[in-house]
Amino acid sequence: MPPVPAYDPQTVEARWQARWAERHTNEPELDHPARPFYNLMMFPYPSAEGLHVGNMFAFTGADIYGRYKRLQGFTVFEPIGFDAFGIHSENYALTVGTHPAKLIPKNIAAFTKQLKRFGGMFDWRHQLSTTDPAYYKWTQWLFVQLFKAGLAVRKRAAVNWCPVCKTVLANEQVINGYCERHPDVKVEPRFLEQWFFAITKYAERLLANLETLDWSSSTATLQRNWIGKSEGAELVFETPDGSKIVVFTTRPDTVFGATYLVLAPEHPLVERLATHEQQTAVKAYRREIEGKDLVSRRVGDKTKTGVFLGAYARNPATGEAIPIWTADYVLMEYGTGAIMAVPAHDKRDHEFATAFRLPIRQVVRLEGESLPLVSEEGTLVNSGPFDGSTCAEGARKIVEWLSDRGLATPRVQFRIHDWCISRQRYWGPPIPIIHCDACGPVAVPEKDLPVELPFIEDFRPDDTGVSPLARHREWYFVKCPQCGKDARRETDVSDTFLDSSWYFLRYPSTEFGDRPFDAARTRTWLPVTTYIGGNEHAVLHLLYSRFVTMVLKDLGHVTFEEPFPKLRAHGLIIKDGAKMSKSRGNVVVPDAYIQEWGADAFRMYLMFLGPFQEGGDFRDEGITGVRRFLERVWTLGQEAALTPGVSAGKREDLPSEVDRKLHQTIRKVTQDTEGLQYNTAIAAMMEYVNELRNADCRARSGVEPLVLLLAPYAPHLAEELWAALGHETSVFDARWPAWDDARAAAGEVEVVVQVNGKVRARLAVPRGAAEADVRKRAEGDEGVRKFLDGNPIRKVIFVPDRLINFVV
RNA sequence: GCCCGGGUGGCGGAACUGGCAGACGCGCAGGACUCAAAAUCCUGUGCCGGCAACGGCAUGCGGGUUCGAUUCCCGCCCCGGGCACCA
Repeated sequence: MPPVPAYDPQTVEARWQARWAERHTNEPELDHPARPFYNLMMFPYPSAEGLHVGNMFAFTGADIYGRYKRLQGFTVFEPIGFDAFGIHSENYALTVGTHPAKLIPKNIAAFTKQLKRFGGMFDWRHQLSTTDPAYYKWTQWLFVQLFKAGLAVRKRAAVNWCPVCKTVLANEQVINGYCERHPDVKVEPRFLEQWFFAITKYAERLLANLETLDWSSSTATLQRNWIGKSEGAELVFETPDGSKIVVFTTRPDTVFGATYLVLAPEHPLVERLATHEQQTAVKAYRREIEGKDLVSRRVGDKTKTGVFLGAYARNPATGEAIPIWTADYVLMEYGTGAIMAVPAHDKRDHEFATAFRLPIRQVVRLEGESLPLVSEEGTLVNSGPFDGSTCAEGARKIVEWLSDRGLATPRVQFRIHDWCISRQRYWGPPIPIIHCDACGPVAVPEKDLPVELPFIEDFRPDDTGVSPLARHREWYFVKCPQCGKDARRETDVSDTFLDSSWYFLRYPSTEFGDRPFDAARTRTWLPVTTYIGGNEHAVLHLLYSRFVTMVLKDLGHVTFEEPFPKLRAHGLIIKDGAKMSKSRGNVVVPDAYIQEWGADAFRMYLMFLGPFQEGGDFRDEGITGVRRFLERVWTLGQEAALTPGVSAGKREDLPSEVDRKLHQTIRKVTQDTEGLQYNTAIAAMMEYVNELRNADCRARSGVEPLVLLLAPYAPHLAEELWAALGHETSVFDARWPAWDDARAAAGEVEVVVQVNGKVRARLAVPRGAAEADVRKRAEGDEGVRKFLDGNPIRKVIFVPDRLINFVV
């Protein structure tokens, strides 16, 4: 036999990447696929640093799944693109002093190279970038559809303003009230007119549909909590001057314990209700709160502050007059901006009442606790006719009782807010609106889309709080498309999350310039078959995409309302026990590893270091194991190809242990790959390789299935061996091997013999052996007899093919 | 504070539905090959005691259920993530 050529991943991988491109291997037939499978992964933001290990981990896991599905006979569409607009790119451009319009194409080119090098099964015909006018034309179109449907509305809202950056910050960029880039600069609130999408109108549906989706439960839970549904009631507290203070509560059962009311400082009734003597104090307090930035009011110091208004309202249950306060622990944007305080059973109310010496009245009794805080178990006390009721039935009865007098209404409240899509920034798609003094905000006519982002050399945001686009005069001043009078363009750009809320709809239709997504293509390919991504997008991206899809369904543009029926979340790669970050200096750059070990080894190492859905710890040494494994597979494959019987196309029967192990391996790898349990699938392949080597087996019928099982994981190596074994076409046009349970079953099994639950012997018995036979042999065993010690056997537990336990 | 995960050898991690804890890999030790080293191959490797056969102890901690618990129940501790004056 001639010597086996050395395994040189660089050569092998370059060869197959070139062939895949030449032969259009990864470009599926999109118009009439027999079994379409849309394999989606979350597209990256093309940073200047290049693709990082986290991206690579996610993409490898998703790519393995796509390749596996293709081997099962599906027509797999696996597209990729770039989420290239947004504040990250813009800030980076500001730091390095290069215009993002120049920076982004460079980054995309670098990313493309890396994505090709790692061996993803991407259909490059359908790549996209959100910064491409041919793409964002339709992002703007989407805005127009929402605007026309009344789902895009303009509201005044507070934003975080950094006086040094001279710009609006996202909430994530504010750290405990300070700018993330200027740790000694306090963020200030500013009030601006902004565009909001009415996602709250869809809250109930977004929540209810979660039950119908096949999603990783962690992701669904995050989203459910974010939507935050609370059921309760609105209760009315009347004041002597006839004002009605409406509060929202989830615990109407505790109304007898409401000893005071609190209004948010911004509540419209605060100033009206405050008595003459208290006006000064109340106004001072409101000014103080207004000066606080949005973030520190929420997450900063939680010491309770507040001011008494001097006024009183009537508790609808007890009829007594209770004092009205204003305090910033009550938020205007949740519920009605007013609460009834039940200090006996709510921690915050209790702190406040203690600080300001307000009365505390217990109305719920719970075994073993003196003052049960927000407890739903327990019974009512000091609650008049409702004493003795459980909290649940008390709540129902009290709401009923009060609603007869018009003082209570059942009510559902959501935590989720409308989606603010305005960004007072440069690097994004301009919001396609024209402001006309006569007509108000008018949508740019669809024929005039896209509203191209003009090139502005100095795109730095300034102190005005107005987007840099306002400085481009020729662009800014336009005629109203409705009445033709002088008008101005909207100068804000839209949120990056709008770009990414519909990209999966665009992929199959990228070649159509005259429509966002082609009806036939969309019918064929959507919804997405499987979406794989990280939980960092569990809420915003996934929620917005679901919302946008629902709206498109309601407007008749698509026929489904959930874009991702099946979603799997992958874990996080950490290094030395900590998240990778530039500041920690533990970022792993994949390129060097791929250069040294090859893409196949790197892919497999990433998948082998831990469970895909949980992530794992990246260690440099670990990769040697998979590389050794690939070397062994290489040698096995090459030797098999050179074996005369194999090269003549002969199929021979395998030794029985090898045959059994083969069928066990096919079963295990199939099931584990299907369940994204790649680490154990790889372990199973390693065991099989050990078996082949121990048995000195190079038979085609033993080696060929291994090449197929390995193909999704190490696609280049598999192609090379497949070709060496005499196949003309791509291994990915072959079929995934099938297993036979009967052949996977061992002829003999080992049964454990226990005495009082401790293992005392092992017996090899025929599969399916009867209890009587096993017992007889076990009792005859010398080691077992020693522990039975002549004692009578009180009980025998027998688990077929597994164990027999004697209780003495 | 609330809601999710998780805690298993020196390390990354396995373990079906309550049935042999530690698969697979790394590392380490010994051996083969080599002038030598690397690579490769073989053997061993949870901890304690013992030359050994073997025995004891072990899945964060404390209880419980069970013939039998990493797995189920109760009460804690620690780590990671999310939400956070949400009434």
